[in-house]
Amino acid sequence: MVMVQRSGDDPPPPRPKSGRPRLSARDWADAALAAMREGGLAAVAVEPLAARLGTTKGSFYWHFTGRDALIEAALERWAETETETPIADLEEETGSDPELRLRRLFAEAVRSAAEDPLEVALLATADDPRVAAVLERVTERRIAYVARQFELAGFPGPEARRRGLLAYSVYLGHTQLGHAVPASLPGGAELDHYLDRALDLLLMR
Amino acid sequence: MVMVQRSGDDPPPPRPKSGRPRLSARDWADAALAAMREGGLAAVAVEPLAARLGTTKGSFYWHFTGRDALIEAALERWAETETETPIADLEEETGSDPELRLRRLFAEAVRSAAEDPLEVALLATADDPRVAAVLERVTERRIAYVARQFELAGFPGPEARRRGLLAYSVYLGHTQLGHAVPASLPGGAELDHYLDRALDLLLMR
DNA sequence: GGTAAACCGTACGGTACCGTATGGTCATGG
DNA sequence: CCATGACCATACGGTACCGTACGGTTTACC
Repeated sequence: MVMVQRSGDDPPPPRPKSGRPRLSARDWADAALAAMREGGLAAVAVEPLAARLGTTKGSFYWHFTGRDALIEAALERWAETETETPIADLEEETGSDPELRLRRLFAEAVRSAAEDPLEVALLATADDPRVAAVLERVTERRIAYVARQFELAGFPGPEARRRGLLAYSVYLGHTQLGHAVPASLPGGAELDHYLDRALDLLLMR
Repeated sequence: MVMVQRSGDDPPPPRPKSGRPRLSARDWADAALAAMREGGLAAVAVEPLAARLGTTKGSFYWHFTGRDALIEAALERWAETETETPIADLEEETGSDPELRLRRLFAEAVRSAAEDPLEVALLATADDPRVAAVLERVTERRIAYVARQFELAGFPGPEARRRGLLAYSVYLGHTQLGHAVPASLPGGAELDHYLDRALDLLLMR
């Protein structure tokens, strides 16, 4: 028994042509993210995950050295898909108008955070050093991007950074409110109006 | 054995005049809050708490019916001390200038949240229905208060509510950032400047 | 179609916690 | 001065999870 322990990013393992599907490390990582969405980091437990995947721990400990490795893989996967991809999409669809980009970005961020609790779940576990690390990377990157848009919109460097930070705080706080006390937020058209006014203020000279 | 199960808010139990101190339900509730500060709701575990208090579960199950009762008592205690008291203090020390009150309130809130992680810990556990309930009460109350100050500062009702909500979102997001990614926030004088500018924007006509 | 590697199932022992049971101890007050 | 009720210690059984050991099964490839 040699137990090569697949390293996670080698060529895609062939799917079996028939019979029950075998699982890949990625499947486990995705399941871990799904569990986080619902119950936070604490819900990333090997045995329940195995049950949900219709398999057993035997499979898990083949693909990962332990729970920690799974968590890191899942976080890595999240960081990848949740920062660069949206930014790239945005750059593509909005020509060169930074104010338009800011408004689109804000609307999109608020919307997506409202319907996917994963980000909130991660924020809630910021004590964990692994989560803290990935959160730091992602947050820094996002704030820098937002600040850059303010700069392109004509604000001098330091002021742009402040506005970017403020805008990101609004986003975070709003998301938090939507999750913890949804009744405090307006709904429907009034919500749109509210967010528009917020952007007006953030862009005010 | 009758087991009257003290209800928590009856006359203060007599402290023993000598020997090891006996514990009250309040002591347990405070210990629970301390544990939350450090490890969130999950850290409110009977056995570790007993160890920290230098006693055993026997004591705990005398004062409470179980872990749930302890959590509710602790949350109740938090809600009481963390909303009405600060507001009352504020009313006392700032005459009738709503803008001043807003600036003081904001500064004080940001400062106190930075040095006491309890609020962040609760936000992180908003999925729990008990936490959600108390959070809802406290948040509603606070937003209403802030919105009222904007109204007193001359903003018409709906606009005041929007500003209050926005200000509270900024507060929440800022707190969250300070906890999860402290490096993203400025320090020292620049922080003060930043917060001043934030208030300027929030109060802008 | 047989062999090695990849993959999975099952059984086990360990830990950290919950809650119950039951028998101490210790300070009043009758 | 001892009985009573308040309070605490200890022991126990139960649950949910981690990680290991190891045997069994499937697949790729010659």
